[in-house]
Amino acid sequence: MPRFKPVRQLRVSEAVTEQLKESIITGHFKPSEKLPSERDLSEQFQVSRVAIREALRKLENSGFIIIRQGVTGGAYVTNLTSEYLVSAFLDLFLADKISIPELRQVRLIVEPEVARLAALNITPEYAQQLKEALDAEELPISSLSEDMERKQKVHIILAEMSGNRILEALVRSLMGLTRRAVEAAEADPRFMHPPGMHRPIVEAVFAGDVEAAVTAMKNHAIEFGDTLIKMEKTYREKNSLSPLYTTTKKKEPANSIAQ
Amino acid sequence: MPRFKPVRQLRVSEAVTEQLKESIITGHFKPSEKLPSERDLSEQFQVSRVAIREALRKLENSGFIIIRQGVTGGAYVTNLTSEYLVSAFLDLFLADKISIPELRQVRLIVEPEVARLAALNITPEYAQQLKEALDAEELPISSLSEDMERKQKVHIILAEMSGNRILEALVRSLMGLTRRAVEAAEADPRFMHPPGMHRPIVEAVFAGDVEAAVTAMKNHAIEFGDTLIKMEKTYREKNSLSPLYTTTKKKEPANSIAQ
DNA sequence: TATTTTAATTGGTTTAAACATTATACCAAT
DNA sequence: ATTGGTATAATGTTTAAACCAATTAAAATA
Repeated sequence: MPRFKPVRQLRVSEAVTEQLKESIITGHFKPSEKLPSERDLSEQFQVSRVAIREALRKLENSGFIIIRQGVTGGAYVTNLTSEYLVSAFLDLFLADKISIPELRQVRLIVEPEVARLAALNITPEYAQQLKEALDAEELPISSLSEDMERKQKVHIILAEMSGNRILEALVRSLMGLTRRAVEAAEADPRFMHPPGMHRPIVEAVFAGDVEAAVTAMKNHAIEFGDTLIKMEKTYREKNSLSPLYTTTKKKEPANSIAQ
Repeated sequence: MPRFKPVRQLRVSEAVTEQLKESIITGHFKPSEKLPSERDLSEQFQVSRVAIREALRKLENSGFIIIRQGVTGGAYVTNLTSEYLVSAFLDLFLADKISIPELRQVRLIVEPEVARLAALNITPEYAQQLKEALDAEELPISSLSEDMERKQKVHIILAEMSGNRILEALVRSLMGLTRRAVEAAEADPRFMHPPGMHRPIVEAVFAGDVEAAVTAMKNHAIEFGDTLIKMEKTYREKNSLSPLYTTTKKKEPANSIAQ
């Protein structure tokens, strides 16, 4: 007995989205190129302009295009980044579907392996970037979020050095989650993450010492992860029954590893 | 000199999205509950119905609501899942921003740790689920995609067993990517992944033998990852200069680990 | 009672018009 | 030569109204 699937008629705008997305993916429109105007597309597809707008909006929301207004306005094809992946992770966090202890655990799994790969891939250019990132951690800041960003730069560079774009996207997401968590707890990154915590990692990576890089990153993930958990606890105590976002009980990972 | 940020006026629909999203996240509207109708929201927000539709569309596209038509229709709040995270990963793959060798490498990093956690969390219920999933791999199929789904079930259960929802979301994404890659290559999962490949993993997990579970999963990730790479190579040769999606050269990870 | 038809509600789509934003061109003032 | 102001045109943004499509519950009919 074959299984029949539910049938759903696509919305007009969805059919338009599919075609436009296909033309982008197959390279007919390349990054930086501009799609035809709404009015043109409306004629070409023989649908209303509203349907075109919905289609373009969906492509915008998933990162394939950016839309600008004005005389040179229109929908421009992007070089797709992991930005929207980060957003998807953030939404899960906001909806209380993932928690800080889970975040800590995943960082502890992933980031030491990233450091391993980075140590294998050290180049003068990357070394320079890491050095600059370390130095930037010490600079005066104009905002807490800027401090936070600076303190995540080393992680991002290491992820780029891993040469694996999935890992890079994942690390960016983990950094975004971390940033969001710290903001939500109204914590001060200057105290939670003093400058220099990354130095042992970076030195091991500079030396191409793979195992030292793994160990240093593991230690950092444990230490800073513990700080994040304490931060959340403090926030809860200060705000009575209020967790970071909702009244749902946060999920605690079943086990801790590598301690 | 303080840094000034670019100023961008929110679209009307974006402001509406924010408010609606906030009311969902804070629990004012709970999963399964229905938001007011478009016409009602249009009045409450004092904006046009088109703006409301755009706002609702964005919430739909990120998974917070589903929209139905009809007398009991409207926008219903969902229990957010990682489905849209999977889509975000898939888009990166479609846009040629991540590749099969990268996928292989990440699976090799992540899945053995998932198996480790699963082995620590074995329960009779999970054992039953794993047993059923193993048996289901042997059943006759009605489509290749069904076969593919069945063969990923063990991975999904192990991810659930890990007790870490980020890992679960990540494994679902990796499975989605794998599935998509196999489809794109028009390969037959029955030959690439014979039934029973998961047996050593499951047995180790049943026995609560953590290290054996890690090793078995690592071996599986290497073996099947190699199969995926061969699959892609075969597809390329058969389709001349055509990679899976575009003419852009696929990125090869810089290093392999744990071999 | 079971089935069919009708009515109502909600979203989906179209059309048209007006408004807002933006880049460019041109001109005036310094 | 540089800066500021204005006009124009192109594109997106927003609104309103009308109509269509899908769905379900209620009413009517067999």
